[in-house]
Order: sequence, then structure tokens, then C-alpha cells
Amino acid sequence: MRWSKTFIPTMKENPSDAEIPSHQLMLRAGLIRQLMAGAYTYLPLGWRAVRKAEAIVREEMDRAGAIELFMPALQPIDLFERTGRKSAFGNVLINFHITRGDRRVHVALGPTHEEVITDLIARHLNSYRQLPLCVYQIQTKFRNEERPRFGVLRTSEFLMKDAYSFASSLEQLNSVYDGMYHAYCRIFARAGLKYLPVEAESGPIGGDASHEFMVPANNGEDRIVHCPKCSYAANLERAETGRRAHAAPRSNGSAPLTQVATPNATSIEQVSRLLKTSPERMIKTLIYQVDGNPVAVLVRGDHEANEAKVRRAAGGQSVELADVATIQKVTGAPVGFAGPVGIQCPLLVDHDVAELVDAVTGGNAADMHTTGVNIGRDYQVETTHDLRMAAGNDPCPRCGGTLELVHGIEVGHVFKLGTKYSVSLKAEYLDEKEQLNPMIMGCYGIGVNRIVAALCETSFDENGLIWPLSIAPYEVLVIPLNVTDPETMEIAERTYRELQARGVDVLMDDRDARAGVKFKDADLIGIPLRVVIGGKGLKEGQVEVRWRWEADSRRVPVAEAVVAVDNLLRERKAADLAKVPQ
RNA sequence: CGGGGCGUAGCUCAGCUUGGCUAGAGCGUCUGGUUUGGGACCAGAAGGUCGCAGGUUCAAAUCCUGUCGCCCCGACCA
Repeated sequence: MRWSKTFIPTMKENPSDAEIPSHQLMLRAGLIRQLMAGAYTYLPLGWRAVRKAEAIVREEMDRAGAIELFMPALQPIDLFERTGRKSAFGNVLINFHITRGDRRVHVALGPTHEEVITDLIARHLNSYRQLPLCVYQIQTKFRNEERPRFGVLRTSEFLMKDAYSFASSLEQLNSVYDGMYHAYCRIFARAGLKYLPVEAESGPIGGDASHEFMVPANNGEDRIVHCPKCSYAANLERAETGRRAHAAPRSNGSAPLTQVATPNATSIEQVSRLLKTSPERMIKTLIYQVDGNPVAVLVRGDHEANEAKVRRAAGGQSVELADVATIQKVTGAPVGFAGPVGIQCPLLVDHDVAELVDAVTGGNAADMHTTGVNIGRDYQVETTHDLRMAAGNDPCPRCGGTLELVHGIEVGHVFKLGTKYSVSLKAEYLDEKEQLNPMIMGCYGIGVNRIVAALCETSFDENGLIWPLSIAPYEVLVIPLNVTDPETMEIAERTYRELQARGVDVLMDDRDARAGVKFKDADLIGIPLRVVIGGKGLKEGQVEVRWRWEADSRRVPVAEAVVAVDNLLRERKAADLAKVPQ
């Protein structure tokens, strides 16, 4: 492609409403333009990158035995009502009525396709002999983000690869799941991303039923902990901590139990300021309803309770914060003054709370808090639990190392669904014993444009983007320095044509612009291999070839330029491929 | 949905507090000339309903009210 014939609107300055690197660079390099909040046009350069990511995803899905198909984005709302997800999605589900003759049809734009695929499979597969099956598509998804942000990272419309598997046994499911997990590792490695598979919260199925693939990045929306020593990694919701339980805990504080007036101070922060203490010396007492029964959950004032852990510790199915009436009933006080001493419900205590001496907590009376609270003396439990969100510096649950907290961009997610959708949409099969069973499902998503955005967010320098060869919009950028010089152009044109003939993705900057302008743009759009023709080099019969990520260029005789470039590309691709897990 | 910020030329922004002359600058664009290895120089030109609507006033980019849009923080995110 010739620069003058395509459309690459680069910008020298940062647009004022872009803050994170990927957003700024994608705008400046002419990859995207915003249409409205949460919706972006992919310009030619950006779209080529997306298409390359898509091609890698498709190759690896096919390689893993998944079958491609294509489902409508337009879906009848009825399907979402049957699985209960119309209300589960709420505002996120974009839906509206359309008129057909004298009828009004209620439709939704697919936020994902579990319903459509399960309905399809339910109609056409019915025997264990036809299982397992894994199908996928690459398609635009629609989710009404209440607050789109971070440029292209969080939008209301995005390209997603979604795969769904149907199995007749857990063994089959696990086998497909492992295959998808492995394919994901290959995809992200081929895309040149530094990625981390992390354990994710998997709902009632439990176990290792869900992994997210995260790209560590400071601006990532998700927080994860990982252990550099043993490679344990999990998202904050899921992460265990390596802390120990305390049996019949007892702290040996000596301060007397004292009720203190704390008018209008209900938050940890307000109380700690009023009583001149700090949140890590306080007990946060949260009243939950587990399967409808009130439970008081105690975590340290500076910690955050984890509802999934509460649910598991309490052995319940559903967990939600208690309503005002329940809180009033068990504490005898309005919201904000709950404490363990004398409370009228069972206690669940986090490990760290057992170590608090002379703690401060709610007084179970309006506008009152209690100081000098000691476990074992003022309230008792048999043991403690892991009830809070993990944090940096927590001990690793696997190896005794120390967990690090990092931010990440979620680029993929694999999930063992179980039978939730197959039951509600009647995707059933007949087994060897002629018994009807719901199919066991898995789903596997990849944010295709997030692959591109995550690269832009993590691979750049002060001059612009740095693409890996596999995703770069073009592999080679040929720059004739002076387009009015016939010799320069003769060589540039020949180089351009011959590289194209060898199947190289090549862009030629044929603009009549100053060298400085072309170099700045070349660095900004980040094409991996730059070939400069003209000036000093050409006087000596040479062209200059330089990798975007290297400081120095290499000189190559004009006659050997095409072969040299081709060889460099082959070597680099082989080296990149060697890093991909087999 | 709560909190904060911003809307003036294609981009970045000044002007607004304290209303008043033809609404400005840099970059970009166009024309001519000089230049030609890291975003050149000279001369000239085009480009604006100051987000929109209403109000106050002799007079509004500027003050008031409403409204729309965008960005950021938080909540939410199968």
C-alpha cells in the first residue's frame, strides 16, 4: 500500500480527552476515531491490526478443533427471558422494539451468545454419540456500558471471539477446556502479549472452573495477585491468601471494654478520625444474609470483605448484604454501629481480626462504638476464616512466597458453565442407557480488539507504538526520502514491488514530505521494519534497514535489500514462533 | 446512578473573574518562493452560528436558567 493512497491521519499532539497510552497512541497513530462515547471507528491501519489478531484467533481455534459458525447479533428477547438473563443483564442488554407489519417485535443486540447457540444445539443434537462439540464465532457484541472508558478498552460495541462447548461428561468438558486454555496461551503468545492466566471466581461450580487471561498493565481495570515464586495467580475476587486459621483465638489485650459516644460517625474513616485510631486497629462488622439467615462478618477496618469467600465459609448458596430491618434486629442499632459483642447472630471472623488487641468496633447501639474489644474475652469463635479480598504482600497460598498486586487488562476468559443454559433451554442428549441428560457446557471468550488495545497499552516508547510482526498493520515501511529524485524512486518502487511479490505486508511512504516528518510518523505508527532509501546511504549504493525497537540501522547494498529484508523477517518470525507453547 | 472537570478554527489552547473595538495564538491545511536525513523558513490565504436553546442588558464567548455532548473518579460489569 502507498501512504498517499490510504488514509492514515496522524496527529502530532495528544487529544485532550485521551489519558492512557493506548488511547492516545491509537488516536495519534491514526488507528481509530471516536464516533460517540463507547463507539469507535477502526481506520485502515487499526482495522488491519484487528484483522491480524482475528486471523491468529481463527487459526488457533481451528487448530484446537473448534468449528466456526456465525450467529445473528439480532436476537429475540424471549431467549433471554427463558434463561433469566434479561433481568440479570438489566441495563447492559441493549434491547428495543421493531415494527413488522402490525406486530411489534422485541429484540436484543447480543451481549454474548449462550442463548442462541444453546437453543440451536438443543434443536439439532440429541445423542451422546454427537458429543463433544465445540463451536465458535468472531462477531460484534453489544453491551450498554453505563460508563465507557479508556478509549477502545471499554466500549459498548466490540469484537469478540466466543466459543461454546457441549459435552456429555465432565471428562469431555475438561478435555475441551484444557484444549481451549492451551489455544489461548498460543494466541496471546503469538500476538506478542505478556499475559498471565489467573484463577477467576467460578460461581457454584467451584474448583478450577474459570481462568481469565490478563495482560499486566498499570491502567488495567482488573486487579490480580500473583506469586513470582510459584506462578500462582488469581483475580482479587478469587484469590486465596496463605494466612493461617486461629483455633479458639484469644487476644491478650488489657484495656477495659468501654462504650464511647460517636454521634453521626458510621464509617470506618469517620470513627477512626473521631477516636484518633487507625482503620487497621478497627473491626469492620458487616451483616450479611446467607440463604436468608443473618451472619455477622468481621474483617479488619482497612480490609474488604469477599462475598464469595463468605458464601463458602458459611456453606450457603446466596449471599447479600442485610437490609436495614435485619441489621436493626440483630444489632439493636441503625446501620453503622454493628459490633461482635452481644450481637444476636452467628459470627464469621477473618484471620486478621484474631490478631487485633484492644480493637475498636461498633457498639450495637445508636451513635455508640466500643473500644478495648478483645477476641476470646469479649466474644468467642471456634476458628477464623479467609473472608477478605487478597492484597499485595499477603502470603502465597501455594508456596510461602509473597503475593504481588498488579493491574491487568482482561483479554480472554475460559469458563466451565455446567448445565445452567442447557437446563433452561433444554439442550439434552440421550446417553448409552437411554437416559436424558442436560449437556455440560463451557464458554470461552476473547476480546479481539482488546488484543490490539492491550498491545498499544504495553508496547510503545516516547516516539510511538512498537508492534510485534504478527499484529503490525504492515510488516515493512519503505521510505524513499526524496520522492522527486528518480533514482530514489526507481529503487523504492522496485523494493516495494519485490517485497509484495514475496508476500510481505509492505507500506511505502510516497508522500512528498520532509525526511523528519516521515521519520516521526514512522516511529509513531510503529511498523516493525523500516527501510530508508536515499540520501547518504544511497550515495554509497546502500539502503538502511532498522527494527523499530533497535537503536541502530544496518546498511545493505541496494541489490541485496529485498533478500536481506525478507531474511530478517523470516528470522524474526521464527524467533517469535519459538516462544509460543507447542 | 453519585462526585468532579470541560465544551471557542481540523488539533492543542488563550480570552470569561470585572459584559463593550473586526474573537486570538501555535500546529495543521491551501498558494507562491527558498529549502531537503528527525515534525524547515519567508510571504500570503482559507477556515468560527464561541455546543444548543432561552433569559438579563443599549450591548453576551463572557452574567443567569435549562439542555445536549465529552472526559475523569466511584458504583456497576453474564
